[in-house]
Amino acid sequence: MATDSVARLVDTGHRLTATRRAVLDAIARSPRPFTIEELSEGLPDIGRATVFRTIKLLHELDIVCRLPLEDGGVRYQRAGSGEHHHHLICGGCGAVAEFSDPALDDAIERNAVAAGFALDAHSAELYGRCAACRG
Amino acid sequence: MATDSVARLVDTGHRLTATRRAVLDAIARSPRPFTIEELSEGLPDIGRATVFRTIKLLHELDIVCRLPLEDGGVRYQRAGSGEHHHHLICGGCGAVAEFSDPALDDAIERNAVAAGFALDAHSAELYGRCAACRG
DNA sequence: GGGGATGGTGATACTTTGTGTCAAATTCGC
DNA sequence: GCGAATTTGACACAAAGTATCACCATCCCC
Repeated sequence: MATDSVARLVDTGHRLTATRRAVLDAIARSPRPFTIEELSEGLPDIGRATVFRTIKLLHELDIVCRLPLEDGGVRYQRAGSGEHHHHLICGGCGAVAEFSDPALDDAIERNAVAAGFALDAHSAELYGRCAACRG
Repeated sequence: MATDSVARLVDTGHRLTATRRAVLDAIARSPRPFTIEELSEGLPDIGRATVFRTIKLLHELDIVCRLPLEDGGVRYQRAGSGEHHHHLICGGCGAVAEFSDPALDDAIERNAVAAGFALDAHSAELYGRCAACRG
């Protein structure tokens, strides 16, 4: 179940409850990005609102990441690392590859500065077809 | 009202109706990015569903662009040009600056290739504070 | 200019995704 | 084990958007 996720929860002053364990477990077992609805179906003893709250919390702690899809939908996924990264999302199979690239972040920062903005955050999502789906 | 928007509508085989004129007009008059709800309030004789449909159409035609906000909300804005671009969104006043940067697009393309993806589309949104809001 | 096929509209109901509330249950530090 | 504080589940609600369907407007052809 990812001991470091547990540690991160506790270290930030949150309680480690049976419910949260169950959610973390379900996430760890999920081979693909999931919707809240899917996750909730797999956890019939846990209230839907609680699943939403828990994912929101895990997202704030960078334990899961939010994937905005091309069609406007949203899926979630266990974060590979706690580090800043971006996503490549396959429109065929839904697979997600994470990457980070200082050159990309630099380009973003440079544009913000050029426009006189103080940058707080940014998002970058790439949509395409993975190698397997191009076959 | 932006004659080229009208032209783009007609050229793509859509009809120029009084309703669409009214929506285009309202958009042209809007000094800031707007929500569908706000737009709809300003057009009381037009059904809410129609406003959604119209904005969806205008978005497909690149006449308006969709702004995903940091908090998960969405606003829309008349597209400055029909060209590919990215957004800088001010969390203070809601102002939006558009920019395009081949270096950024290159970095994105390079990462897709490196991961074996054929890129279809991408999005990049920058969130921060504009010069005026930093005081 | 007068149909008529096609496409657009409005009303309404519904779906999806997510939040607010509150009493009951659980956790953690002692 | 006890009590304060947090978490939970159920439920109602909200926001954003879609489906349906009867009616209406537009455009094209004559």
